[in-house]
Amino acid sequence: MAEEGALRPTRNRRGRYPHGALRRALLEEALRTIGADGVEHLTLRAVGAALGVSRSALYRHFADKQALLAAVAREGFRVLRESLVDAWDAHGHGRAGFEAMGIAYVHFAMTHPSHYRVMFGRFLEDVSRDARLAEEARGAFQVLVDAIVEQQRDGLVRDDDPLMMARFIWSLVHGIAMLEIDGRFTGERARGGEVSRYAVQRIRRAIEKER
Amino acid sequence: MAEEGALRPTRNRRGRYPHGALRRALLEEALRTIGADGVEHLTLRAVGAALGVSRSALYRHFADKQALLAAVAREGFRVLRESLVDAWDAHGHGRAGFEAMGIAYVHFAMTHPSHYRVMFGRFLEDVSRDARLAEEARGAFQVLVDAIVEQQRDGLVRDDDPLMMARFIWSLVHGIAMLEIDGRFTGERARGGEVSRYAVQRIRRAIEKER
DNA sequence: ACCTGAACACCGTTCAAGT
DNA sequence: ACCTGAACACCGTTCAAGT
Repeated sequence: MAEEGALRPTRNRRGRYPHGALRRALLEEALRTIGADGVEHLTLRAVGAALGVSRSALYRHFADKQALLAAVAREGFRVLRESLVDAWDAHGHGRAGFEAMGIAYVHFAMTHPSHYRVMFGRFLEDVSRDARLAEEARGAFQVLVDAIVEQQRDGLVRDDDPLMMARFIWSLVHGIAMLEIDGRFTGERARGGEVSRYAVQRIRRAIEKER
Repeated sequence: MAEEGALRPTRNRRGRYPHGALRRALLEEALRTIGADGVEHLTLRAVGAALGVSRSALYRHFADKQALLAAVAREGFRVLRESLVDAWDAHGHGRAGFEAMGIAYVHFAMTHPSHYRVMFGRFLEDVSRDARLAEEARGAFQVLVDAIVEQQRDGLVRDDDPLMMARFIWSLVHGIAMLEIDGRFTGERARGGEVSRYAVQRIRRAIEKER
């Protein structure tokens, strides 16, 4: 059920995890629990127990529960950014690339709901506490801004403030993603995938340069 | 700091709240705490203490903490629905009314962040547990669908599936609302109000009937 | 009918102690 | 260096008892 398949590291004969392996194992067990029970039910005790480790062993690798969640979110923003860049590049930039980015964003949320909820679900008290997390989040947003600027340069989209346009697009894909993974789209044709495909068509018209 | 100003009911001379008054007071104190400290820090003990009441007095009026939060959310959806209908009517329906609805949606979230977070923040384990809550949520969404159908009838917007179009618009305003109240829009011109005004302009073009 | 106060089964976090 | 186990200060919820 883990979102990323990974081998669980085994303990060595002294009953210890090799250097850094427990940290990785804690992260993956947290992700697994979040996926199964929700972030709100994540307990450090259960994470420790699942790995056969004391409940305070975690504090060797993370300052506290917030730091564990911040690590989950940071990893999420990194994977999201890579997904966006991949979609943009794989479709040769331009209009097709931009539309693929929109689809990829919602697809990331649907395939990594545990990551996505921690990234945006207000479980992190203070995002700015972890500088590297803030940097990863900024980086993912920048991919969107850069794609808009490039399209403006090529005359494909309107010459509005690229930051404003990026916030507009981000709001849309974020809204679809959140409503989808929270099961808010009901009915037969309610899948977030369909909504995002419809949205991409409409957005094309909303931002294209008028001639 | 309460979102809705209201007089706190006083206890009578037997040290009791009059019928129903404690329920109302609990709701308002919960809202106040959520606004000040966030939903994640809401504790029933603190709510009781603030009202000078035992921590288990609450269980006379709410089945549990979830039921208290569900009541907050239900009230939120009711006020949201009223705000949308008011905006739609006050601007004479049509395009102006629809745009006013979009602005009103984001404005509701910005002026009632505590309500909004409980409504959409995943603190309610199971929305369908409270039938009246599900009904209020459905009612608010229906206002949007009805407005789209009316505009289609008048030839103002495209003849796409109105449910799909409603989900598209809802995702956008929900995304703006969430990112805004979570402080995710940074920078000088970052206010959710500005993003929603920009969005309304772009959406007009996205959904208008092509001639 | 409404509220109290003690009790229960949980939390995250700390810290002296072990290897 | 890494982990344990007891302890601390919190939670939500239950329930017998009071008025």
